[in-house]
Amino acid sequence: MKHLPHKTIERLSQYRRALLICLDKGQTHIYSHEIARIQHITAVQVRRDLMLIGYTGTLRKGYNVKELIDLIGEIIDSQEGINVAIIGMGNLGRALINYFSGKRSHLKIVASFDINPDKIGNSMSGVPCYSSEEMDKVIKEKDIRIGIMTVPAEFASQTTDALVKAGIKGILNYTPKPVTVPKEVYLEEYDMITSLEKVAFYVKLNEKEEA
Amino acid sequence: MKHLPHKTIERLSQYRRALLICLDKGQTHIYSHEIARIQHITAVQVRRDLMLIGYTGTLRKGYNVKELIDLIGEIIDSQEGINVAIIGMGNLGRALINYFSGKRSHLKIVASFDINPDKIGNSMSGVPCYSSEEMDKVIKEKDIRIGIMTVPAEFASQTTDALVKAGIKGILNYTPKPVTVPKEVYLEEYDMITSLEKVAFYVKLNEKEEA
DNA sequence: CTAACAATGTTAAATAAATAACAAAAAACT
DNA sequence: AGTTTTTTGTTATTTATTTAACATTGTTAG
Ligand SMILES: NC(=O)c1ccc[n+]([C@@H]2O[C@H](COP(=O)([O-])OP(=O)(O)OC[C@H]3O[C@@H](n4cnc5c(N)ncnc54)[C@H](O)[C@@H]3O)[C@@H](O)[C@H]2O)c1
Ligand SMILES: NC(=O)c1ccc[n+]([C@@H]2O[C@H](COP(=O)([O-])OP(=O)(O)OC[C@H]3O[C@@H](n4cnc5c(N)ncnc54)[C@H](O)[C@@H]3O)[C@@H](O)[C@H]2O)c1
Repeated sequence: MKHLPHKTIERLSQYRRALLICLDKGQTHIYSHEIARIQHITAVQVRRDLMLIGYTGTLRKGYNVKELIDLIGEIIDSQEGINVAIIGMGNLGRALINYFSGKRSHLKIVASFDINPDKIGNSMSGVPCYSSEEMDKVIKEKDIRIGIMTVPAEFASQTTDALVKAGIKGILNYTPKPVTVPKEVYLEEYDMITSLEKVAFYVKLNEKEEA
Repeated sequence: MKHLPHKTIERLSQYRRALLICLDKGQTHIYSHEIARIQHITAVQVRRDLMLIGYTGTLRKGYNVKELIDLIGEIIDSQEGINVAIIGMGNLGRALINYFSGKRSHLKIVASFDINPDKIGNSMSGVPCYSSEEMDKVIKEKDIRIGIMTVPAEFASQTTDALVKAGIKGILNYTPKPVTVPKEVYLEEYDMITSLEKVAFYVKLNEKEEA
């Protein structure tokens, strides 16, 4: 398989999420236009994405839900699963752990880290909280390859450095402070304010156009 | 000014965030390559974005931080400011309110909604929590134009419908359930699992390439 | 004073992504 | 049996976005 577009990767993850719901409902097959409607995109886009990953459906029956879920899994997940840690057990860290805990996934949150003694030693949704000082050791011992950063912004850089030093392979940065990583580490950053301001811009634009 | 690309809007928001930090540090001017380094992009991209919004810097001195912040504000914000509400005061809703409260912004979170009687009537970071039943009334009274949805996924659709009915103009959906809105309402959806699975995919890809 | 430099601003080219167009084939209808 | 319909799969086209090329112009150094 050749290079998959970034956008296709994101959509595959979303398709799978929708497909899992269909599977739960007992649906065995699904048409491209049904997937498309759920995701607010076109059926052509769905078929093109599936073509790119080499999955072929049945004419007039659509795609086999179970098979497609498994294939997306083969592409996105690694067989053995990937271990994940959350750094910073504040409001956001707790929200994420809580959200993730219900999900069946090859990605497992296996540890969290904090500097607050009140949090260290406790567990939340089965995820133990360690002291940040143990980060290097725990990351190596538990073979943690992805870190989700939810520390205060002023600690973002030093936490990043510590994660990189411990051998982490990917970082998902939720602090509003952009950080820098060596090129062998994959970095994804997200900030709510960007999303919210984008919504505000288009709301304003819509209002103008109506006027 | 003609149509700004979606990606440019996102970057403008990010530039401003970085510029506000520079302003606090007392920095009066900044070069395109400095902005670029902070955001992990190229200086050309920065200059191109600024060209699109018609801002012109000073040769060899760079861009005036204050002026640029103000100009981005004129483009992204509306003069009067836009009122925002959060629906669902759980872990995530609290994290977002808390995060947002410190920020100076033309976007103001002025209300939150919940169905849990324990939460209704309380305030958090100065944001009062109302009963969901009052949503229609409060949204109209307070001229709330954007809603951030952090309710459990199973309530996503009905909450969306209620927001639309109340006349909301934009929705930021943090539930993992994709929702549908009429075309005059701007919708942005975000799910952490998509980001995390994307990170996982590229981590796996990097590992393969190294091997 | 002039040449080299370091920055911006703009146009052009390349790349990435989405959309459209259409071919193929199984199923359903007549 | 043949025709229409419906849905997939693929190639071609268009649109969006990024990157590159280069022209411009104050500033500094010789
Ligand atoms: N991306 C978004 O949409 C978004 C939304 C909300 C908050 N945030 C950001 O996420 C971060 C966390 O937000 P929050 O509301 O959870 O804050 P919080 O203050 O509730 O939590 C921060 C936690 O990090 C811990 N901590 C501090 N320094 C640490 C260190 N060096 N190592 C490990 N842990 C450390 C603290 O003890 C605390 O438990 C902030 O940077 C905030 O700006 C981002
Ligand atoms: N996008 C992401 O990255 C992300 C991360 C974490 C959680 N989530 C999602 O965000 C949502 C909230 O997560 P959480 O951890 O805060 O959950 P939570 O259970 O802590 O909070 C949900 C809140 O919504 C309230 N609520 C329930 N029904 C309501 C209704 N009809 N109207 C108004 N309020 C209502 C509940 O009383 C509760 O306070 C969930 O859908 C979760 O899956 C998304």
